[in-house]
Amino acid sequence: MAKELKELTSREENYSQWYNDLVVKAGLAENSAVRGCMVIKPYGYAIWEKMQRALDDMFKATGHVNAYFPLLIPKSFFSREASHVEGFAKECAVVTHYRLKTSPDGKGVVVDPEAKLEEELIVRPTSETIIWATYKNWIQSYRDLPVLCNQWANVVRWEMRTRLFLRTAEFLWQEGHTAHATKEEAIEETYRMVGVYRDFAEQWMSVPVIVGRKTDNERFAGAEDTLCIEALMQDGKALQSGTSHFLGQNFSKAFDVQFADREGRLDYVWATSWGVSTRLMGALIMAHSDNNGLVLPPKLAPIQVVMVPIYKGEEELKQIVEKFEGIAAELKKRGISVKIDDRDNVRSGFKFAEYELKGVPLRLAMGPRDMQNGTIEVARRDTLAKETVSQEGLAGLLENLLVEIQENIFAKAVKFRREMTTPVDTYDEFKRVLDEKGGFVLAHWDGTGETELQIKNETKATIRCIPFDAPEEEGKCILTGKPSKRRVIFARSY
RNA sequence: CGGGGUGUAGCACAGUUGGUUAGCGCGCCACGUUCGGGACGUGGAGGUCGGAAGUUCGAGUCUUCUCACCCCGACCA
Repeated sequence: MAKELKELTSREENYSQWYNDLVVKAGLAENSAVRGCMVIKPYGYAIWEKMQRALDDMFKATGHVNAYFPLLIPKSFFSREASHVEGFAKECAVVTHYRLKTSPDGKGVVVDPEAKLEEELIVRPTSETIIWATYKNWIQSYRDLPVLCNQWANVVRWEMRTRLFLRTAEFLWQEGHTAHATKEEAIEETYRMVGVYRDFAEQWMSVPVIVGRKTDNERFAGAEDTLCIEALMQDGKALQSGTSHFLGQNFSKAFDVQFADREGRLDYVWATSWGVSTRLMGALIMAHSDNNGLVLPPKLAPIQVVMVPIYKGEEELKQIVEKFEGIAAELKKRGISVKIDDRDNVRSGFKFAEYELKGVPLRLAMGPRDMQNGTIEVARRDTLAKETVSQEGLAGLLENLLVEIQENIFAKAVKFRREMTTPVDTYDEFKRVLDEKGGFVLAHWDGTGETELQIKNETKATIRCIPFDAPEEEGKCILTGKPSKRRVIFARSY
């Protein structure tokens, strides 16, 4: 039945509100009764499933396999790797008891104090510890290496402030955890996987990303090196969209995972971990949407082509829907997902607005006029352009249009990022650009954590990454004036 | 966890200095008229006013406590 559609908050007026409205009204997700957790609705989940499938194929193509590890991790596991403890000591959900009983007053249930666990269990905030405890049993010899596992799972981090998709207490993700015989091989894997993420973001999501290395301050707790992809949202804030960590021998040492090499010598294995989460949904939404609603890249759109009949009376509807079914069959043969909307309780104008809100890339409309002329109206979501075309050769035209839309929204995002990337040479200019324009700011930095922190405290901007493709360039740190060899990317971020 | 705000039907809200049977719009259901960009008419269903305690002859309204959510910070993918 017809859903209520209301005007979205304007993007310019209140970006957070607009984003929140959009997520809820487009039917992607909503807040749940559980603090900080969200319900992902079928339409949102369909997009996530498409992302999962594409990523999973890419992981398989790079030699990885899927596995699954426990949700609950003994507390002591977190004490093993010192720097990891620092990063994850806080904000975790902790299981302390294993039984409920009927409340003494007869109303509802209470935790049975008798059922206190001897050792608390932590709901995984990430799985390095449980996985390395497991790998210890899997790895004895160089012949057991490499181990290239990925896990699709949910994790929980008790975040203070949550936002749909961007930061929820529980979120879905994949985490790859690999073990290697040599440092070189592990480093190579770290780079390979950040490359996979870049390809996925750019080719599937149409979101251009900067690939680079995190600074010491921003690095993952327990990693020697953190590589990342950083995307720019339309409000000028950055979003860390994926990370790939070189873990060195930190976890193998903490969990005592040694292997015998060809000569029989024992050594600790080298590790990586990498992940992307449902946060990518947030990136997708914020990168392309406009005040009419979502704009989905065709490759991830659950419905790629929607067909809306324009009719008077049942007989006319029947004729148009029949015609639609013929077109739909042809599109499906080409692997295009189609929906025919023959609801008769809402009018066509309502449907147009609804599918725009949901970001369906192509919309077809056909009425009596078209039936007579052998034409059909094609509307594209990215440009909102409408065109009446012949029904002849329609399938081919649409197939090409889908490709064009995928490329066009990528090009649009690239253009936006180019315009929102500003090189600056002084601290005053740096602060002015952040306040007045936002976006990525390219500036020289002396390479110290203290400088980075001071800039963060004074401006709320952090170094998103040291880009791989940054050219060598002599310069002076914007804060301290000390020499610098290349510019790094600063931005305010989510 | 600090500061601010909001809780009344599925959604968005009104509800006067406390005063009968708690209201409007959208949505929903039925019927009819409509249908090339968010239709209209008539009729109908739907509420322990976030929860608990208190003040009072009487609480949606006042007091206290509590819970949830939203916005802005600090923390984070």
